[in-house]
Amino acid sequence: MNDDDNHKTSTLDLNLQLGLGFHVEKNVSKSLVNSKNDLAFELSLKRGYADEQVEEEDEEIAINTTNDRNGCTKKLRLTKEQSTMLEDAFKLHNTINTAQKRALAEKLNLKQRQVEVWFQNRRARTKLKQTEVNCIFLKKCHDKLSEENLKLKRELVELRALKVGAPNTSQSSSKGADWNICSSCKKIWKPNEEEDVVRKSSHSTIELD
DNA sequence: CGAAGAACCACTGTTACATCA
DNA sequence: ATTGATGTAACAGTGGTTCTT
Repeated sequence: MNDDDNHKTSTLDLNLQLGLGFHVEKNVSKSLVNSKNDLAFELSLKRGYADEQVEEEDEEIAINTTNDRNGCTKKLRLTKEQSTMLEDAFKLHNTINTAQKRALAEKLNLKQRQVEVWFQNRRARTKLKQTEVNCIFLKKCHDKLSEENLKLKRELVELRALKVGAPNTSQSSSKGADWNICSSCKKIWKPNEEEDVVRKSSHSTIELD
C-alpha cells in the first residue's frame, strides 16, 4: 500500500468515524476518491480492476471464514465489534459505495464481499421488519374499521326500527324489532314472517364486510 | 443514434451453519 | 447430550442501470 492509498484510507476512515462518508451521494463519494492523484484509481475502479486488486489484498488479512475438510467455506459469526460497527454504518446509510465498502472491510478485517453481503442481508431484515410493522398497523386499522362498521350497522337497524315503529306508517311497530345481527356471520338479517328462526340461510341480509 | 453485450449492483429466495433454550 | 427454533452469513438467480463497442 502506497502513501496515496494510506491517505485515501485515512480520509475514508475519518469520514466513517465522523459519519461523513455516508451522508454523501454516490457521485460525490466518487469525487472524494477522485481527489489529487486518484484519477487512475477511479478509472481502474470503473473498469473493475480495483476490486481485483482488493481481492488480492483481502487474502492477506484475517477473515471470519475458514475452510473445512471439503474446502467449503465455514460460516463464522461476526464479532460483536464488527457487528456494532456495521450497524453504525448502516444507521448512517443503508447502502454503501465501493470506497466505503473497501474502507469498512479494511477497518473490520473483513472481505469486501462480506461487507456487501452483510448490507444486503441487513436491508432484507429491515424490510421484513417493516413489513411486519405494516401488517400489524393494517390489522389494527382493519379491526377498528370493522368495529366502526358494525356500530354503524347497529345504528342503522335502530333507525329503521324507529321508522317502522313511528305513527302513520303502514307497518306495525313490532316488525321493526325483527331485524337481528347474527353473532357468528355478523350479518344483519330480517327473518321472513313464516320462516323458522333456525333457517338463517334464507334470511335477508346486509353484508357487514 | 440505436442495438447488443458486458459489467456492476441491488433485491429476493434459499441454504447451511451457529447459537440458544 | 440431544433436539428444535431462531438468527444470520453466504450464495444463486434475476432484473435494472450504465457503459462500451
